[in-house]
This record gives sequence, C-alpha cells and structure tokens, in this order.
Amino acid sequence: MAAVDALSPQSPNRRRDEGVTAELDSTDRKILELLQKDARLPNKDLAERVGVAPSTALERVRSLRRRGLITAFRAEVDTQALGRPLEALLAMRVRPHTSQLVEPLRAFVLGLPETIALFHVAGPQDFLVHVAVPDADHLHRLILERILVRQEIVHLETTLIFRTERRTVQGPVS
Amino acid sequence: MAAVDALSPQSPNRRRDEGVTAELDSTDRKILELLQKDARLPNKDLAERVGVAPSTALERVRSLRRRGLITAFRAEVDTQALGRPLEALLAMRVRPHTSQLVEPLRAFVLGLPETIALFHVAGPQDFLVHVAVPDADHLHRLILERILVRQEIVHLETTLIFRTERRTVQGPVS
DNA sequence: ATTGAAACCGTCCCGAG
DNA sequence: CTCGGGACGGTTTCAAT
Repeated sequence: MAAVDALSPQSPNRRRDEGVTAELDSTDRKILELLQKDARLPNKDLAERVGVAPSTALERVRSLRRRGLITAFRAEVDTQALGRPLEALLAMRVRPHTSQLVEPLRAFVLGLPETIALFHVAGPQDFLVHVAVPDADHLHRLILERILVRQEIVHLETTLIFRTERRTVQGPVS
Repeated sequence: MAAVDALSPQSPNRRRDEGVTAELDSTDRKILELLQKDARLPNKDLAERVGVAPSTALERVRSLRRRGLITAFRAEVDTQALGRPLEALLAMRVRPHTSQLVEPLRAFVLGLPETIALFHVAGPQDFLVHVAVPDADHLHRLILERILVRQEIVHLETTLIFRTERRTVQGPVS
C-alpha cells in the first residue's frame, strides 16, 4: 500500500465559517469525483483509488454525507428509454407573485408526472419547468389543458431541448 | 471501472419499433422509483420492498441497466456546501450557427468548472448553460472575461436561480 | 484522524422449478 | 422468469496508534 500523500496542512487561520461548508482536502475531492461518476463504486475500490484504507474511505464518505456535501445517491434513468424522448423548458410568469399563489403552483408543477425539475428564477419569468413527454402532441395538451388553465399563469414560453449534457461538479472554483 | 456493460443479446424479440422502450411491469417501476431515491439501497432490501427474491431483484436491476433505463448511479453533491451557492442560467445565441462553431463552444462550456449542465435548445437562444458560482462577482467575471470574449456568442442573457427542485422520474406518462 | 484484522452480512453464481 | 442455497467477498466495527 502506498504511503499517504502529503496532505495539505490546515491553514493556520481559519476563514469565516461559511455555514456547513468545510474545507476539502484532495482525498475528499477525489472521493466526490469518483462517487459522482459511480455511486456504487465498492468502498474497497474507492479506498484503493484515493490511496487510503477501506475503513478510512468509509469514514470519509460518511463525513461527506454528514456535512451535507453528498446529499444523495441516486440512480439516473433515461427518459428517452422510458418512452418520453421529448424534453422542453416551460418559462412561466405568475401574477400576482405572492406566496399564496406561488406555493400551490409549485406543488402542482412538482406533482405533474411530466416534470423533471423546477427552477425558481429571477427576471421577467418566475418559474422554469423542465419536462419530458412522449411527443409534441402530449406537450401541447399538457400546456393547454393542464397548465394554462390556471389563471395565475399570465405568460408561458416553451423552449424545446435538443440535448442535455451534465458535468460532474468539481470542488470550489478558483 | 464501472463503464457500460458488455453487449448482451436481445433476449426477447418483441416488437421492433418500440425503440429502446421496453415494457415495464409494476416491479420494474417500483425498482426505478426506489433506486432513484437511494441508489445504494441494498439488493436484499430492494427485493423485500418490491416483493421478489434477492436474486430476482438483482436480475431485474441488471436488465434495467442493459436496456438503458438506468444509465448511471451517481452521488449528488450540494453546490452550496461546496462553496458555490449562487446558480444561474446563461442563455446564449451563437452566430453563425454552424457545427464548426457550435462544437468547440460546447466543448469549452462543458470544460468550465462552473458549468453544471448544458442545454442545447431551439428558439432564439441556442445554448442554455446552468452554472454554479461562489458569488455574484465571480459570475460577473466569468461572463465578461471568459464567455463574452468569444466572438461567436452574439447575445447572452443571465437568469439567476433562486431554487432548484428535482423530481424522481416516473414511468411513461399516460 | 487513520489503520489492520476479524466478524458480519449482502452479493452473486448456480441448479432447479 | 423466478427462486432458494451456499461460497465468496466486501463492508463495518473496534481497539490501537
């Protein structure tokens, strides 16, 4: 087994505590990188690839979860293989923009089986809804018959998505 | 390395035009649901919760991977805990919209450490880039000093994200 | 905080229904 | 396709450093 790399020494002066944000050494960063690529990577392999003992790797992962850096382990499903090859973004404006109207709408949108994600945004649009549907006709009916019937939505713009690409998240950017 | 599994023969010669869409029975759907919530759910527990034997559950999951319904198991990291609490969507128009310009730009955007996701969209905007940054100043500099210096980007609109919410993907929508 | 070793337990292959 | 048994191997705990 290889000797442990030179760990970055803890800075003598700790910065202001940024909430749950903790300092990540290079081992933590490698673990995050690897588990983002494969959440089911056996702990033994993980340990080997980051250069620590299995028990240490186990504790590191637990610590990352406790500190909130890892929020979940999830299986990624392909909406195309699921029979919903068409994706779109629905940008909607809600008026009046009060929480009494926004909150029920948020719950409604998240309750739609077509919804993949919901962005609460600033700007002329208030909501951005990411949906996946079987075809254009389904999208059309979804918008007209289930979304636009809600009177609090005063404007809606549909943007078709050709492709979605995701990146693994790196550590704090420079 | 847990890359894509080896090719496997298509066991049942069912309908040919259903694309990769396979028929999902209720067991498959339950498995997808549970593994989206927790990719590390032990196979034994998974089997118990869907009501089959562990060996059966194992084969179901493998089949779901082979058929492309499950594309990956990933750890989800919290960008806020990572020190990048500010998210934004950058909508950019690229002109001329040729693949000779688009492809390098796509590679560039995906290479940025700030990038979380990239949407290739239809409409007046061509790209939608989801980024996470430490603060507004970082975002400002990212846009001015690294993105807008590229001459093929003729327009850019920034939308701040207050909150992102994701849903687990259900089976084929009715 | 990290480690090695041991006990535990889930995974996974296989033969059968 | 499903199931149970059993060998294998990984996970997890713990005392020590």
